[in-house]
Parts: sequence; structure tokens; C-alpha cells
Amino acid sequence: MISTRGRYALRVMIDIAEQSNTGYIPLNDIATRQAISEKYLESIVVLLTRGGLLEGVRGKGGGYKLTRTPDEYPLSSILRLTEGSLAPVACLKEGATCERSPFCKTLPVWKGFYAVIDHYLSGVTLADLLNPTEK
Amino acid sequence: MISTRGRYALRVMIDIAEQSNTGYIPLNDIATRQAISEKYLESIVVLLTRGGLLEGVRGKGGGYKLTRTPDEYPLSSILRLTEGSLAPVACLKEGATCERSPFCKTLPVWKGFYAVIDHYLSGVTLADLLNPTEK
DNA sequence: TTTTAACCTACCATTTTGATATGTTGAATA
DNA sequence: TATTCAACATATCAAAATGGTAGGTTAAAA
Repeated sequence: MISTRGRYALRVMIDIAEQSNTGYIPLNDIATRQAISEKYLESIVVLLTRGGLLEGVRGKGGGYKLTRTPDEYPLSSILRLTEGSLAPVACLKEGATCERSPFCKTLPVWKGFYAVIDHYLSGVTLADLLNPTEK
Repeated sequence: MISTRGRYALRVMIDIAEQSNTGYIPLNDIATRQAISEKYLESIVVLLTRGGLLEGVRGKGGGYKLTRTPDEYPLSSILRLTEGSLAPVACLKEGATCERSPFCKTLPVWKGFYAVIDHYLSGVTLADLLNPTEK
């Protein structure tokens, strides 16, 4: 299940995209607009910045900015970064190893499930979530 | 993400389906075959029994049995029961309420995601996971 | 040099996860 | 009828994840 990290990350990205004609957007403004604790948002936004989805600039006039256009952000990229993985079962997480896998009867279904999840979240981009005018 | 509860539940259901010509299957046997703690399985199987997916009989010669044929168990029914819900976000859980929902920009995407998840897991049945001979 | 705002580190309460332990009830069998 | 088997019930628990909070440091502009 997608936790608040992923959900808040999406809202932050939308918020920035909608304000993005205004240059860099300070997290303070975002936190106020979205009614989410700024301190908690910090821990989420740092993932997006390190992952290259956002650019942060310090000091006066600073804040965050998108590094691409909204249509270049599939939701999968945002959620994979903040949730750590989109794998629906631990067995499919990167680096996971299971001795049952050669004969596991459930593995194919989990792989199919993973593919469906990834396909859906890769087919929707940030641009699809914006106000029509901002697209 | 699907936890061990759901994953083990699937394996138990497959195990019972494959042995089901032998009448009632004691949990002890299943735990041994699947190499999972019997006591932990108990807490999972009770959900399946209460949900009507399995029938349990006590005493000597007792055990568990399917209440339907394997093709009548969509995986969604097994996983929904053991995981509590298949909703990908807390906002979509039964009984959940959110004051943002009337204007939430992410809600439609979560609903679509939920629909995709439900569709996939409803389209695969227990029968699809069995050995070809047991189908 | 003061203000602003990102960045960094540490901690913490609550919930969920993944069990274990110790029984009790009910059905068959010897 | 006593014994055995196995479901059913309840309590507890360690570890991890979740959802934060607190306090400080660095860098950039005014």
C-alpha cells in the first residue's frame, strides 16, 4: 500500500508544477498550502531531490523547482523513489532472494501483478493531474 | 504491499486444493509441507474459515477443506480477506473519510489504480495456480 | 551581517508485522 | 469411556515500518 510518503510526494510535485512559473517554490509555502507539516515534508522532498526529480536552491529566493516538464514525470518514478519500491511482494524487491523461486507456484502471479502496477503508474504522468490550464 | 499473511494464505489454499481428494487436510501437514510455522498459519487460516473460503472440522480426521472448486476463488477474494483490504491508499479503504476528496487532484488516479489492482487479482483464480493435472 | 530556506542528524510514539506460548473445545477411535 | 488428534481461542512479544518532531548547520541573497 502507498503510504503518506508517496501520497504527499505526489501532492508536492503537483503543487510545484502548478506554481512553477513563479521560479523556486519554498517548502514553507507548499506545507502551508497543502496543510502538511513542513518538517515531515522535508524528509520526503529530500528523496525527490536526491533522485533528481527536483532541484533545490538554498537561501533567500530559494526553494524547489521541477527538473523537467510535468509530462516527463510518470507517477511510477515519483512513487518508486519515495516508497522505495513498487514491488507488491517482498519476493520481488530488488536484491531479494528466495530459495522457493525456482518452483514457487505463486511467483508468476506476483510478477504479473507487478507488471500491471508498473504499467498503470508509468502510463500516468504529473501533467495528467494538473489543472487543464496548467497542462 | 502484500504481506506474508496474504502470501501464505495463497500457498495454503493451493496446498489444500492439490490435496483435496484426500478429504480434510490438517494444518500440521500443510505447515510441514510449506515449511511455515503452524501457529502462525493458524492465525491466517482462521480468517479464511470465518470468511467462508475454507471449512474446518475438529478432532481426529479433521482439518480444512475448500468450500468451492478452485476456479471459484479469485485471488482478490483470498487476499482481500487476509490483507483486510486491497485498497492501494488509506483514502480508499472502506469507511475512510477525507475532507480533501471533493477537490483532491490525486484521488482519481488512486481510484484508477485500485480498479486496475482489483481487475487483475479478480481475473486470476486459484485454479490458475495449480499443477496442470489438478486443474 | 541579517534573513531566508535548504539540508542534515537524531530522536520518538504508535501501529503493523510476524510470530510464539498456552491453553480449550469438539470429534473420532481404541 | 479414556485417549488422541486437531481446530479454535487468547495473550504476549520483538522487530520493523510509519508518521512524525526537534534542533542545528550551510549557503545564498538583500
